[in-house]
Amino acid sequence: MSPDAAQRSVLRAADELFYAHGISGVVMSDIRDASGVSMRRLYGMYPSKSELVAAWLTDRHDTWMAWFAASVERHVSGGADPVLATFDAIAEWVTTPGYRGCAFINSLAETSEIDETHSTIIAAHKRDLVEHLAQLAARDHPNAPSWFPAALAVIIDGVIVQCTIFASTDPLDAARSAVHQLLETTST
Amino acid sequence: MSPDAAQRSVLRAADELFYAHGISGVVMSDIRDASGVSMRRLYGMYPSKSELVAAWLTDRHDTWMAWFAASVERHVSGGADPVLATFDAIAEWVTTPGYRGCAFINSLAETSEIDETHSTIIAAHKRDLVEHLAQLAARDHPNAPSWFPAALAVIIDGVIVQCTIFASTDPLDAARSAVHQLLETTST
DNA sequence: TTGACAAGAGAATGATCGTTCTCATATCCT
DNA sequence: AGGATATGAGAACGATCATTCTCTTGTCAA
Repeated sequence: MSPDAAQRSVLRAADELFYAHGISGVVMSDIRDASGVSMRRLYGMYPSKSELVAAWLTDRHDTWMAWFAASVERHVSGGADPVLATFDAIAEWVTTPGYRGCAFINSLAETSEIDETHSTIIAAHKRDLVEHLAQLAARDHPNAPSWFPAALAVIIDGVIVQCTIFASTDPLDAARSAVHQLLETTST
Repeated sequence: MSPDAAQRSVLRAADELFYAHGISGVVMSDIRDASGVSMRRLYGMYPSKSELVAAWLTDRHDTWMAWFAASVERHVSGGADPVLATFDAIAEWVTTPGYRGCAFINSLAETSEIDETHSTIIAAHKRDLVEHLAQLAARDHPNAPSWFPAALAVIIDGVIVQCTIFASTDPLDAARSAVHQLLETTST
């Protein structure tokens, strides 16, 4: 297996396993078994589980943001408002089989597995999301209040969490109504 | 030590340790050391760590809801709107030293430590919170839309999560502005 | 006092885990 | 070809953990 293929295989295995079972629910030999990369090579690539977790979070940030941006654009090009399209994207996600909430929020909750490096990646992910939401809002709602993107980010994280807890999209629908109302009463 | 005192001591230790370090970050002998209750008695009270976790979650639900209701009432009696007072209560909480987000959201993220019994307690906690928010909203905003309490619960959970991630109350302030705006444009 | 049982201290047990090591097998440079 | 190096398979190591067991010390009813 080429170094690149091994790298990819490990990150794919890490994503599937860490997301599904949590960090402390996955042992290094699970990663070996799922990726087909031997212990020796695994530890050659990442000198510790903690560094593998950091690489996973970084990779997941890129992947998730790209998916989210693309999904939103798809709904926008179908005629949706850019802000409300974020709810269409999240709706797709939370109804995906195997959905288990936000990997970053979940990881941060596993205190004993997380160090400052990880928290930094997690905070950067959420900062990038707020940034992206601000750009979406600016497109069609230039007069929205300055607090709007941060509030939208709060609402989206709340939706992600509550759809997990209740195993339902009801929280998403309520949140969408609220944001619809905010848009109607604040912007252009 | 009386049975009652032992019970209380164990639950207090469980709350401090599980909340601060997560479930898998606490070992049974930590509970023994913090509570002063011997292994033997501990396992006499709770036949497994999992059942101790369930007892902790149940106890925390009671404690937290009582604290939240009291804090909201205190702000209401100081003249605040019952709905906006929920943000004052949450603001108190997130600025408490040792704040680490919502114990229920955090626990659910520790997949490998959680079984269906625990998830049921967690979902019931959030359901009770929505219920309580609905009663608060009904008091001063009888004409609020039916989605309002669920949306408020989503926003509050988003605030709880993001204030943890960003170690800041900025998300709370943005969310408060959003809810203020919603109240102004939907109710009486 | 005595005997029966509750409780404490903490060692033992068996499992799991992160990490490293051994030995055998390619692979590559010359 | 031949020797250095990389890699795989998987056992070994040392730590940690949930849970149980032993041995000892109250404690209380008669």
